[in-house]
Amino acid sequence: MRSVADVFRALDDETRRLLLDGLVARGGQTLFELCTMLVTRHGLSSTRQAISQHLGVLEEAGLVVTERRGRTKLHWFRGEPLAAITERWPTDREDAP
Amino acid sequence: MRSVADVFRALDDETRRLLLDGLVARGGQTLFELCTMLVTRHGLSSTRQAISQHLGVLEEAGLVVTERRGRTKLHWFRGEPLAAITERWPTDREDAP
DNA sequence: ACGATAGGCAAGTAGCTGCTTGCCCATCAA
DNA sequence: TTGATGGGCAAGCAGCTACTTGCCTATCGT
Repeated sequence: MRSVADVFRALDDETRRLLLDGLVARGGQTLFELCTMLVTRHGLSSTRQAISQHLGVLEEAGLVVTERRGRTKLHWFRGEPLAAITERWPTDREDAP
Repeated sequence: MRSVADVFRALDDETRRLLLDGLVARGGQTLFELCTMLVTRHGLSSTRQAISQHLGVLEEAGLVVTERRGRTKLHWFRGEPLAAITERWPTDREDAP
């Protein structure tokens, strides 16, 4: 549905945030590449299916776009939905006394 | 603790997002003022304790600062923790083909 | 054709989350 | 002082979420 709530929910998970970091660093990675990245760089040992579900959440939120190429699936970061956050509230506001 | 995860978790709730909206529109509101705002403007009928817990989550994340004044407690929005989000990922990125 | 690789689907489970409920304390007005 | 107002604390419950497990489909190399 790619609503606003989906974006916030997708960001509320450290594994998903690390996946976004990895895709920003290098786009077009496959599921297995992202899995090994999480293991080697961040020490978390999750199942392939867990990561696949995380990527599904990110894709539903519009933060990740994919493309099937043969038997692999490539993933790219997409930052446009983040604008809904950055434009909603000011980042510097201090009315408090 | 005011960690990064707390900020993302605080934002992953529509009621809390509406509370931030209300505090951006007018700072220094009390708990009851925020409760009536949620009811009249957005139609959600939550308990006072529910809203209090939401404000507690926002305060732990550093997105809301408070000050006790007599028997009332005033709340202000604080956008500085949002910088951790806006600076982490680019908002316009399109490597995908 | 055969096996191996890359990924998907669905059900089940443990833990967290939002909400309610009930009771409590502090402050202000009469 | 008494009552009313504004808010806090803690336990309990229902629903969601992340994760695992098991099985399945499709593509590539040989």
